Amino acid sequence: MEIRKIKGTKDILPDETEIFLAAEKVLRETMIKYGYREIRIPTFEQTELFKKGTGVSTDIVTQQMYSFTDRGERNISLRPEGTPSVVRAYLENNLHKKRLFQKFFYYGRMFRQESPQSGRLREFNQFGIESIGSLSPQIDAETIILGLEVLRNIGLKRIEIHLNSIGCDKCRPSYKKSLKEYLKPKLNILCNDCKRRFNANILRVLDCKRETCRKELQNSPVSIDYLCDECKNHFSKVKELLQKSNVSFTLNPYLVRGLDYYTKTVYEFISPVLSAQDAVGGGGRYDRMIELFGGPPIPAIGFACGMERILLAVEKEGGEKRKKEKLDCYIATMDDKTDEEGFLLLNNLREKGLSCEKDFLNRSLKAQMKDANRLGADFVVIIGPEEMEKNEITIRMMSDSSQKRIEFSVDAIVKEIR
RNA sequence: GUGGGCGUAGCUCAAUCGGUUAGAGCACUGGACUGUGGCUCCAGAGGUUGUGGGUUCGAUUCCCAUCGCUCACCCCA
Repeated sequence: MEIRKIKGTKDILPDETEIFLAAEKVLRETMIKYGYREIRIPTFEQTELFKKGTGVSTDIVTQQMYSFTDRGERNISLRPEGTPSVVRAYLENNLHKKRLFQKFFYYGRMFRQESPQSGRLREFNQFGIESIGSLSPQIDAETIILGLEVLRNIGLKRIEIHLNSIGCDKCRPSYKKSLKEYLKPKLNILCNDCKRRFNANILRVLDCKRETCRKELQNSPVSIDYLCDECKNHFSKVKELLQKSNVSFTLNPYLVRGLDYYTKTVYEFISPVLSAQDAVGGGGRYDRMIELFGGPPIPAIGFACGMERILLAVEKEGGEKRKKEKLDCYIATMDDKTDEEGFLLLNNLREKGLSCEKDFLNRSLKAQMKDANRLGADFVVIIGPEEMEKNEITIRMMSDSSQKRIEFSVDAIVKEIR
């Protein structure tokens, strides 16, 4: 086999597909329960959308997008995340003129050209929500509570919530300024990456994982001390609502998300059982994006979760194995003539709604029985020459090995199985 | 892009200091049971040891290159 899958992509084989399907069903049900409605957005968009939405200073846009020029000389990118598309669709379809407040969720594949490692692929599945139109701290709390419930419903037991507020356009500049002043004299102690971040996006220095850098950050100014009154009140209300809703969280002043558009509340859902890539989901407010896209000043908040990471964490927690699909009936045959009868019966039983299978390799009866067992068949219908002569079949109940001869008719067989 | 680890049967893994025919479990096929699954026993099939080169009397083992996978940094879901 010389053609192999592309690095960072994954074949999801039937056993695993069933796990995905189960999780997808659960997450849709949960979203709908909270009043979110599914939106399906294109897999690729104009590159410009992500430059503007996700942000030109992010790693995603500068180095991770699958971008190409199509035959019409248009610059196109496979979506690296969902939020800019949802906002685009929201404005392009004039949804903001229909209702003041709307809630969406999406589910689908995202693409980012990064080095793959545990919990990180180049093509991966994300689901996310976007709650557009309300500045209420209740919505911040709702999204966090919803995220927590979705993750739990999918089967995650241990989830930690990290919470922070990074302020708004009014208060963040003064915070950045004092952080800069604090770090400037320490610049030569910091790692090379942090030196780069110091100029590119100083907030990112905060979540450097190097011991030496962390040490220097111990007494650094934190964003919550610099919040303006509006942001401060908003954040305390969010915290209060979560506490009153019995949602425990950790305040993490070093939580700075890598996307440009966040304002006020930011958070991450973290699984303690995962290794380096331990955030199964993350999100926050992006109150300026809709205006940035040419719409009215409408606030919004949302999060995104990575399916593969969640399922990895569920597995590591020792989550329950899904039980395999049952087969109602397996048809075993003996020679050419009975085999053809078997094929016709197969179709007739399926028409009656039964899941049904037979052998297509002319295998021995013994092999067919083994196959039936492997497939988890409840019943085996055996058609042999002896049965054919009397216009009968043998029906065997696999659970207790009992079997009997009955009339060879679809109705009689269906009656036995039901 | 940088660094570490690993490539042996379908899968999970052995193989002593470099030693002659590369093994085991599971899975698979057949038989014991000639028209009957699971349990047991017996037998069988299955390998370019990732690929190419080098060292050596001899390489799965050592060296080089290359491809692939994986983990970590960066960043994110």
